[in-house]
Amino acid sequence: MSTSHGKALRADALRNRRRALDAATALLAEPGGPPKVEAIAERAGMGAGTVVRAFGGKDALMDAAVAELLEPLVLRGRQILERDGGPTALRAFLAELMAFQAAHYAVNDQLAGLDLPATTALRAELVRVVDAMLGEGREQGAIRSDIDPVLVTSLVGETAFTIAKASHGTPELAEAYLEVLMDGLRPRVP
Amino acid sequence: MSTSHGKALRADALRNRRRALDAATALLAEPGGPPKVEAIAERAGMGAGTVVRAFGGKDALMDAAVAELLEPLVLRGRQILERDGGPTALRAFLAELMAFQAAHYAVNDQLAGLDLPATTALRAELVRVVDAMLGEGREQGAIRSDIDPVLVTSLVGETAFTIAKASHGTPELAEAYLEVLMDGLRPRVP
Amino acid sequence: MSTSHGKALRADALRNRRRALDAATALLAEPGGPPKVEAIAERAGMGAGTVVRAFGGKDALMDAAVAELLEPLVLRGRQILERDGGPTALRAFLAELMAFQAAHYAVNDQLAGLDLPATTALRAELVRVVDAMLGEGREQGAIRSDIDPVLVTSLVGETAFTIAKASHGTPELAEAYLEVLMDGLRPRVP
Amino acid sequence: MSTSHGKALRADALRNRRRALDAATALLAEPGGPPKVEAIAERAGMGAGTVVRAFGGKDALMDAAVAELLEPLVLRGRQILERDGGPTALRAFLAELMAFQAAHYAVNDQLAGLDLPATTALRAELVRVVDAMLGEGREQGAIRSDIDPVLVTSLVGETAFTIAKASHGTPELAEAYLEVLMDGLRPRVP
DNA sequence: AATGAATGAGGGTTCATTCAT
DNA sequence: GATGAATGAACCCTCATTCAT
Repeated sequence: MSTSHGKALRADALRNRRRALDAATALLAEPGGPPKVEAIAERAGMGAGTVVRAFGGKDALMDAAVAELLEPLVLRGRQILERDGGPTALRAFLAELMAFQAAHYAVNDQLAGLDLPATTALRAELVRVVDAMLGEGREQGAIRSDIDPVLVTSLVGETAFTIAKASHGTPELAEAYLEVLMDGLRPRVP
Repeated sequence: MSTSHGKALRADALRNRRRALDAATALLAEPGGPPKVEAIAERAGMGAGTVVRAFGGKDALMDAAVAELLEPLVLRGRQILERDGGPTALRAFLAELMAFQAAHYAVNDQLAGLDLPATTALRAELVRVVDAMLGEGREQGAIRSDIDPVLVTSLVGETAFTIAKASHGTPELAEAYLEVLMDGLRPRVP
Repeated sequence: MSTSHGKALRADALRNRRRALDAATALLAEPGGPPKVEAIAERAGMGAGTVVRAFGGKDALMDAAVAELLEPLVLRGRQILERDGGPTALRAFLAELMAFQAAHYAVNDQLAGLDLPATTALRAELVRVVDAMLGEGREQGAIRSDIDPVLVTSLVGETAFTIAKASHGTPELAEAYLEVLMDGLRPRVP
Repeated sequence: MSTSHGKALRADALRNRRRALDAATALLAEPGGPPKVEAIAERAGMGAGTVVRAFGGKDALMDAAVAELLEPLVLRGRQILERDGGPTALRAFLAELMAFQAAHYAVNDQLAGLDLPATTALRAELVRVVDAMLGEGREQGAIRSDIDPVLVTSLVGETAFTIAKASHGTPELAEAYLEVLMDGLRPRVP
């Protein structure tokens, strides 16, 4: 007789969590530094106390919001890797990373110095995906090996978010950067 | 016409400005987010009110501090350009830019979203210097021309500060990044 | 005339009241200040709203909870008075009062400044019981009469709750206090 | 030429500290639970932030306020002990303790569970003074020795504050209590 | 003119109560 | 009727700025 869910009671709670998350990510995409709790609450159409209680503190909310943004990115990275393989995937994925970053105004800068476990974990995942792409590329001779592979991975992975910052709203710049980066990653001709 | 007394006071004021600036730049080089006015004042050995009054607000102080950091960088860029010319200068200068950024903990992030006219002007100066380096490089055929030169300049100039962020404290990473960037900027082999 | 359905609902409501009261008294016996409504609700295995609704506010719940703790104490006092009579009863009863207080962590302190009618009434009852004990004692010449009887009653009654506080967890101290108090209450030898 | 103080600059700061302290102790003497920071600030005629900054947090302010109340009490205790010696001093001092407590509405209860180092230290001082009084009394045979002296000291010292609670505004009750306590502390007649 | 204490708006958080489910 | 999430006022605290000394 009982549904398999047993969660009917939390329907509105989940909806509000969602709305708070959406509001947070939306504000994260705008200039003006870390969004205030009250601003998030207002945009979400709810009280300030609600967003705090729903996540247990502003930091946790931020973590959840960024994690929600990052998760599909990781999945997308794996998809692209499987579909295209190696260096082709790398280029496509980096383009998406940059587009993401461009769409979310300085997400990382705003959260510098905070303790965001989910975000940290997902960024590590991103690094792993990029590492896999670079690994395949090196095996195929498409990615240079004269620089410590670990460094290259770190470089691409760690800077993937910050490099896009400069290409704010100008896709051509991101494209140019990508072009330069990919060429720079090719093996040097002797 | 000016009394020696009035001059003495001016001298004091100037010395205070200087000490406040030194304190601000010193704190800008440390982790912990934007320095508080009181912290700057303490390090400068003066009252908090003096710091604010000397610059007319914290933002103006920050602007002055960053400008002071950037100014020698611009001069240095011009020097290097004259000395080495073109692409050689570019590489050397980018290395210095990164080292500077590494030495001044996330200066840009701390000041994101603020109105800093002097800083903005100096960053434009930096772009012009880089542009000159790239221009010479293109004329010599050492820098690729298949990407809009304006874009490349913007790319290098705008990202010069952010790219170093990821390589914090690991010079090898900065070096690797530089290597990749310079190779990516070379004309494509057909 | 009453439907069994209606009765069933009443039974539920009563059972909820009971569980809420039990939870409240249990938490009143623990350190940590006045228990939060949500803590009471959780321990009672019900929603926070139910707890409030069942009593019409937290204060009323607290009043009911303390009253429930005090009521058996009053009955016990009457029992002891009937059984032992006068001063013997007094000593035995005071010991129980202290034990009660020790078992219910600072009940009074937690509720200072609240409006608790039932509690107030029961405390008056306690005073009356103690008064009766003292009265018998005075008639028997076992309790001093050189101090205004009303004062002595008030003294013993009002302090019965607070004196035990200092002896928290150290029965010897409570015992010592009781010894001193009883001796002090004896008629002075001339 | 310079004054021996060198503190002229802080004249107003000290005055405000004093006013905040006075406001705090005044509110501590009134019913209504722990005073709110804003209430203290308003009564002291200053902003809320000022009282916090002046003491580094509400707890510290409370500690300072209570300590200020307690300090003269300790000194007074030592005076009385020197002047009267032993049990006479005890009675006089306890009377003052009770009067103090009566004048400062439930000071202790309001602060239960807080970390108040200065207060704690001063309370220990009070215990030591009382201990000295009891010790002399026991040597003179004026204070009973059939109860562990440590217990008696603890009893008197620890309860000195709480016992006065019941005598709110009624000196006769405090007097009656004192009478009973002193008699109870006498050696038992065999 | 410098000082550093006072200010006070604004921040995140808590919690008794209310209300949609 | 019970639920527990939403509410929102109230709390303590921070910090750039102001102002009496």
